Amino acid sequence: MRDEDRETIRKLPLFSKMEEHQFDKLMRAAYAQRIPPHVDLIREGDPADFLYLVMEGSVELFSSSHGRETSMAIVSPVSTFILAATIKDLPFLMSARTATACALLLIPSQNVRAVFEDDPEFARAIVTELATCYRSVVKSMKNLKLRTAVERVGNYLLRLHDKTGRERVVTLPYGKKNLASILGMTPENLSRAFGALQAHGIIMDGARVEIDDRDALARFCKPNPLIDDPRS
Amino acid sequence: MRDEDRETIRKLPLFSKMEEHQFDKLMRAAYAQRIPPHVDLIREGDPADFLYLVMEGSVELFSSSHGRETSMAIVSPVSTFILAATIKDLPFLMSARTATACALLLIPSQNVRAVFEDDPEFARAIVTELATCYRSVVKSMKNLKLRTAVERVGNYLLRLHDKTGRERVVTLPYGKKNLASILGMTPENLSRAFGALQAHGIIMDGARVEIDDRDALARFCKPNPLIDDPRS
DNA sequence: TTCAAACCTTGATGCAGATCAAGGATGCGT
DNA sequence: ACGCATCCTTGATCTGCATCAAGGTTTGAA
Repeated sequence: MRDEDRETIRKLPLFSKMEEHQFDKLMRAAYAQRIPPHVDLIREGDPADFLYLVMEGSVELFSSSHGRETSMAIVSPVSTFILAATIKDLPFLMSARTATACALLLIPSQNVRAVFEDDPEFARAIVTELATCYRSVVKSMKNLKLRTAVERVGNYLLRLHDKTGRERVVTLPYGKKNLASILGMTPENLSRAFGALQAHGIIMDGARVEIDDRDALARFCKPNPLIDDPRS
Repeated sequence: MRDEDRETIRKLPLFSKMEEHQFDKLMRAAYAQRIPPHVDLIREGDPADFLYLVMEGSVELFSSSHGRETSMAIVSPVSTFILAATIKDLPFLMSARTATACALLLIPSQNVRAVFEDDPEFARAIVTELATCYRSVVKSMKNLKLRTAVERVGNYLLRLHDKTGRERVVTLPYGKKNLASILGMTPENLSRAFGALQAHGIIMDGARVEIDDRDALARFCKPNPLIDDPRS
C-alpha cells in the first residue's frame, strides 16, 4: 500500500483516534486491490472474511432471492461496507459488485475483531460508523416507501446539484442502467421519469442535465432533510 | 423501578458486561412508564432526548412525509429503539407509537452518551446492538423489495409458527389492521392474502390460523434465512 | 336486548411501475 | 467505412397493490 493511501485511511473517522500500533496491525494485514467495473466482490450468505473499504470508484450492494434481484445501496469513497457482518462474524446479507472501476482495501475480519476487542477508541469509532450506516439504510428505505419513482429521481438530481456546487449543468455519474438500479426502478422507467421531470425545471441531454429552475424541481419533488440530508 | 425489572435489564447483552457503578448511574437517571395502546411516543425530526427500552408490549416505528405514511418496523421485548439517534445526538428518523399496551424504560440520552465515553465494555455492547439493528433493517428491506404481499404474509406465519413451538394452531398477536401495517400493506390486501394462502396449507378462522400443511406453505412462500432468521 | 362503533371481508375500479417489444443512437473493433 | 453490440428511448400491455364502496361481523355500552 502506498504511504499516501495509508495517510488518507489514517485520517478517516473510523481510524483517526485508534492507537498507532493497532492501526499498524490492521494495515499490515490489509491489502489493496484495483478492480474493473461490474465485477462481483461478495455473495450474500458467504462468511464475512474481510472488511471492505472503498478508496475510489463505487460499489453497488444488492440482494437476490429466488430469481428476483434488487439494489440496496451504493457505496462511495471513502467508506466501508459490510462492517456489521464483520463485527458479528455472521454471513453477509447483501452481495456486492463494482459499479465503476474501484480501488479497494480489504482488511481481514479476524484482525478487525481483534483490534475491536483491544482498542476502546476503535470500538467507539465503529459505533459511530455503524450508527451512520444504520441511519442511511433507514433513509433509503423511507426514500423508497414514501416516494414515487419520479420523485426519487428528482431528489437524486437535487442532491447531485448540491454536491457539484449548484452548477447549472450536472453530469450523471453512472450509466442510466446503473442509476435506475440504484434508484430502485427499471431503466425504462428512469427514462420516463426524466421525461416527466422536464415539465418541472430540468432539461435533459444524454448524461448532461441542465437544472433550469431548481425551485420548480424542489416544489415538485419535495426534498426532506430526514431522507436526503447525508449529514443528519 | 422494581428490582425485578432492574435484574432483567442488567442481564440484557447491552448491559450485562458494563461496570456496576456505570449501570447504576444509567438506572438512577432512567424512569419506567406504562403506556396504553396507540399512543404516540416520539415524532421524527425531534431531538433524541431519551433511549427507549421496550420491556413489555410492542412499539411500531413509522415514518411520514408530505401526507404519506409507512410502517418501518415493530419493536418487541426486550430491546431498545432509536439507539443510533441517541449515540449520534441527531434527530430521530422515525416516529414511534405503542401498538399494544407497553411497559417502557426511558434513559436520558446524555447519560447514555456519558457512559458510552467512560465504559469500553458498554461501547462494545452498543456495537453489537447496533450491528443487530442494522442487519434487521436490511432484512426487512429485503423482505419488502424481494417479495410479494402474499409471500410476506406467508413467511410471517412461518416465523410465528416457529416462535410458538410449531403448534398446529397459531393466534395472531395483533389486530389485522396493525398486522397489515407491519407487513407493509393495506388491511384489505391482508385479508385477500390470507384468502390466497388457504390454497397453500392454512385454514383461517378470525385470529386463529391453523397450519394444516407447513410444507405446502413453505413451498409457496420460499422462506430464506438471510431474510427471516432473526439470529443470522 | 339493542344500538352504535369498530373491525373485517369482498368486489369494482384505478394507478404506478414492471415487462415485453421494437426502433434509434452511440460506441468500438476490424 | 463497416458491422456489431450495447445503451437508451418509446409505446403497448400486464400485474400487484391501493383505493373506493358496501355489506357483514364482532364488541361493548346503554
